[in-house]
Amino acid sequence: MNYWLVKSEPEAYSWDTFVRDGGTDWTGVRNYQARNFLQQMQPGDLVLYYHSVSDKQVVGVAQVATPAAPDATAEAGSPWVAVHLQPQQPLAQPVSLVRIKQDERLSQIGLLRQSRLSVMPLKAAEFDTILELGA
DNA sequence: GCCAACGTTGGC
DNA sequence: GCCAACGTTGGC
Repeated sequence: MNYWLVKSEPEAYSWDTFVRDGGTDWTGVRNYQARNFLQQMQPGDLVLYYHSVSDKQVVGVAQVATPAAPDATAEAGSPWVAVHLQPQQPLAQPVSLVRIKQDERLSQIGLLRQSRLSVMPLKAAEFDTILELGA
């Protein structure tokens, strides 16, 4: 089991919309590093859902439902892939970027070290810490 | 609105 | 292969 974090601008596709949809194909990733992480995802992996830009907090947990497959929104033959994500549960208390920065246990998290990356792996301990902060 | 970080493109 | 120019993301 692996752990991940994905970002979405709430104005573009919010957690609430994701829940209302009951899941979504995580399409539109156009960065090779992020694509490589998508390709490593496996069904059952857990994914933190982070609202970037206007909200700047982790708001929920999603689950990977399918292995990576060609991104239907990209040109045929392109290297881009998508996975299907389903909502698992919202965090009782969203965990803000400020809160994450304050916690020593999260000092090495990809969210802080590489702020522009939109799909990134998390260590199990980092995932657990954020769940704990969000409980 | 600004700026840092980073990726991509294209000229040489 | 290098680097300047430019575009995008995302925090502040």
